Amino acid sequence: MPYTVKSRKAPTVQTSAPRSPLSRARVIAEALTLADQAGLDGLSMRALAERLGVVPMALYKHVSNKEELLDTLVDAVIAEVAPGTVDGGWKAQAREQLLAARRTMLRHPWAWRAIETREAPSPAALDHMEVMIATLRTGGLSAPLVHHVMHALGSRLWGFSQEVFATGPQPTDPGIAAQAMEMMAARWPRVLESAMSTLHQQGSAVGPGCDDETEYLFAIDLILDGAERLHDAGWSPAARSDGAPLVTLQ
Amino acid sequence: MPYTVKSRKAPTVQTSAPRSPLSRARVIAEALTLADQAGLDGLSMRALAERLGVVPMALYKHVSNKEELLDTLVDAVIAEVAPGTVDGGWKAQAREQLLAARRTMLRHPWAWRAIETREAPSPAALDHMEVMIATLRTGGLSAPLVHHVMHALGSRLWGFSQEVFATGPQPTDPGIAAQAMEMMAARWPRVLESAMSTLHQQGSAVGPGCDDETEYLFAIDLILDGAERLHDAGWSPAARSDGAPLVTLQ
DNA sequence: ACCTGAACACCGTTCAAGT
DNA sequence: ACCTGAACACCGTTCAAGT
Repeated sequence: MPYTVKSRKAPTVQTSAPRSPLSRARVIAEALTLADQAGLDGLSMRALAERLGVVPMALYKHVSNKEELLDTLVDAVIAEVAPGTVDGGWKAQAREQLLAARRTMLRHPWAWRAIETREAPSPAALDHMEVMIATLRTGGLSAPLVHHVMHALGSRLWGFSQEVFATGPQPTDPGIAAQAMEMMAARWPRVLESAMSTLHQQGSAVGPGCDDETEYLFAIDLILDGAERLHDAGWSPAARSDGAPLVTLQ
Repeated sequence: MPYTVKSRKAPTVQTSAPRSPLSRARVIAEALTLADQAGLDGLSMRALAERLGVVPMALYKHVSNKEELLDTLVDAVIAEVAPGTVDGGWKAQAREQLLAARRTMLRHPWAWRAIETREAPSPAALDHMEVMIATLRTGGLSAPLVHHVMHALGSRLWGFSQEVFATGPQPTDPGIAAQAMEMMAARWPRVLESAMSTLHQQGSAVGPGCDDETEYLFAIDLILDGAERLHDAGWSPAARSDGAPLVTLQ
């Protein structure tokens, strides 16, 4: 028995399989499920070691440090993205690829924070970009236009739109909600109007009737549609002399 | 002398003014300059306390905890955004407001990471949104359209576009760069082509000739232009029954 | 009443000592 | 040769003791 559990807490139930020797693959796999269960903050080297029934230092045999572990996890998550093939031209295909990334990210809600802090694209990330760029080029868009559109897509490439603010729990007491609404109506009337503007007709409750997914799709479509329009109009990269808009055609 | 410096390190030169009593304003101000100098990771309660010549616990008199301190710092930074008034209609005005946010964010490079982790918009954030929404509504855009466009803008509202990957230092050795390029050309040819596509003509070096600012401007313009086009075509929010695109007009 | 030293419960990582 | 206990240099925060 190469490893012994050394923990002050009562030893928990053994993890499924009989104790196999620690390996890089086992470290990565356990880190992934730990992150899925406990979030990125719950993923500490010490917690991970304990789950593997190992002293923290043992991890450093298989992973050079925590940053490298995160690099590997991000690569693994992006590699999960599995877009289908759809009819409807390059825009529909690009849309499917973006939605496939979103499906993956919904399975690993912690991943966006890890992705954001990476310093270089992993192989799986480059693969994903390669497919996306190829799709846009297939539509006939020029390389510079594609380059800009990729930047405009930003984090949506990886399946998440950088939410303006993490939407916390809303007040359930209608009295409090009404009071908050009055305050907002007085000081930020436009914000309130905008937030309320997509309420579903049949909805009785307060709160936006517009889910994250609708916003995600709208942003994708706005950008892809804008790209198509520029391409159709024969857009090419302009020398940036003044502060003139970059996409408006004169 | 109400506070005494208690530090194992040799006491450093006194900060400018003679020791004034600790106050919330002084804590906030010092936290801001510490973040500007040392980044978000350098901003710890302990480091902040030492700069103020105070024991860490003294901070908790003026700030309830670190999260509340970060809330306050984010509010202060967003409050710095000072857009000018420009001619050229609502799109030009919106553009100026976005660029003003960007100017502020370039002064406080740590801020984006703090903003991203906030759970609710601060008063200054709501003020900024209010002004932005009002500008878009002035252009005649409907409330639901504005709502979607705000989401499409995402983090650009706060002056940063979620960069795909933090661009680390590039290899300076031309041999290494060439070798890396060959590898990329073999495995990710489209990515390489896209990255190279905006190279300036006169540039002899490798690396994109396209700065962050150009990408930022392009994304803004793509989104604002798309919004104007939808508005001109009489766009209104569609019932989302199937998976059809949300912005394409039939 | 006000302030603070020591402590608690954590981090990631190093390194010498043990088997 | 392999593994690990103890330690280092940090965190944010609590709390009882000191003035």
